[in-house]
Amino acid sequence: MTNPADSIEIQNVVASTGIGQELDLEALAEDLPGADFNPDNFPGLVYRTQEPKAAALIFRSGKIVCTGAKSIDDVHEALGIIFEKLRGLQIPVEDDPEITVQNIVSSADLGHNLNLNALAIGLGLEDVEYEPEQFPGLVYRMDEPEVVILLFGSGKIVITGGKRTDDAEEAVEEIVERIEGLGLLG
Amino acid sequence: RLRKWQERIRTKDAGERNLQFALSEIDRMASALGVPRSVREVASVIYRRALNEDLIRGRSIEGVSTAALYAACRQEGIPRSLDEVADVSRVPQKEIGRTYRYISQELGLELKPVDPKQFVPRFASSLQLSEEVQSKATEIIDVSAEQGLLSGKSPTGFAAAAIYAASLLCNEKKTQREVADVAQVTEVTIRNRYQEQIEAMGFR
DNA sequence: AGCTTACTTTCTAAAGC
DNA sequence: GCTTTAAAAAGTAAGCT
Repeated sequence: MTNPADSIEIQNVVASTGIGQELDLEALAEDLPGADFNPDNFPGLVYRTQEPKAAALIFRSGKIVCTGAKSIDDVHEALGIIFEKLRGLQIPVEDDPEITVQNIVSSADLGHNLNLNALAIGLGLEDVEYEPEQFPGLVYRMDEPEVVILLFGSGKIVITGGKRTDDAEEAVEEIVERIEGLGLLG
Repeated sequence: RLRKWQERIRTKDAGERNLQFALSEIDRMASALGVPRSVREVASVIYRRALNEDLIRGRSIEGVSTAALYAACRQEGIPRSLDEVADVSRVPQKEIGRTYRYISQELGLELKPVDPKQFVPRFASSLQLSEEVQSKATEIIDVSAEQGLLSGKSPTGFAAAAIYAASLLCNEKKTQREVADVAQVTEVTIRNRYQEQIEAMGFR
């Protein structure tokens, strides 16, 4: 009845870009309200946007990492806000900096409880990490699409490591097929 | 040429010294944990395999030694929890777990998830509980695991709750605190697992 | 006993130690 | 390998009332 693929929700998108201009982060930390810069801890300056909610790591080289956004559109919107803030500070920013999606984290629900012990053996101990003493999720590394899936006893799952929007859907279809093939899905 | 020769000797000596150190550490930790000599030998074999496969690079000798011992206990069916192993190691628990996962993967150990039942004899005897309590606890684990309650749960917490429940059922009551201490889990965990287990057993 | 906060796991880029 | 950022899953833990 309910298709697990329809339950997929993107939870986080990580992307990288660059403005093609070196930056003085000390000065930027002064001019950018709300910026966190602790060079002793980490070389990047942290800047958070409220709408859409995201966090950007801005480096001296001008390269930027954006994380925390709920969609690829939000990544572009958040980075657009940051580019405008920098331009407002008289910092030259390329016209349309290339934005590369590096990782998409999604969640989904298979709709049935899972016997993780049986699943660990069925999927193959060589491709699985399941150490409930350390973490309640079973870690499954899938080859195609190349993603990592965390499976929980509730049937809820997390798909991470993919770069394309389609990866999560393909991964859910593939894992459902494999679990059904083992006779381990409800 | 002479320098190269000396360096080889030095490297060889260092390698042997490191191996000796690793094996003596395995022995020391194994004694502290009270595991049989056979398990120490399995741990030594795992360590030597890791050494031959060049898995020590980028990791501490102590970390690999501890992870090898942890793996050996599991392989021999008398597991120690990561907490227990960390108590006798100078390597933090997090690193032991991470190193175990790595050597386990690289050496293809393919160890099955730890069975909570394997903790029952050791925990129960250190609480001086009878054979009757042990078999009751084992039964509780089997029944509740079969009903799907084990997925994602810590094997030590699961075993601890079953032992607590069995001690009540057999009129040899131990407090949650006493069981929690030997299993190194909190009373909250025992309480939570206990509630699910007695329901699965059809009690309450 | 509960509630809150926080840590465990997975992923990924960035610059530098 | 580490440092930082974000996010979900569920279990465990610690602190406070």
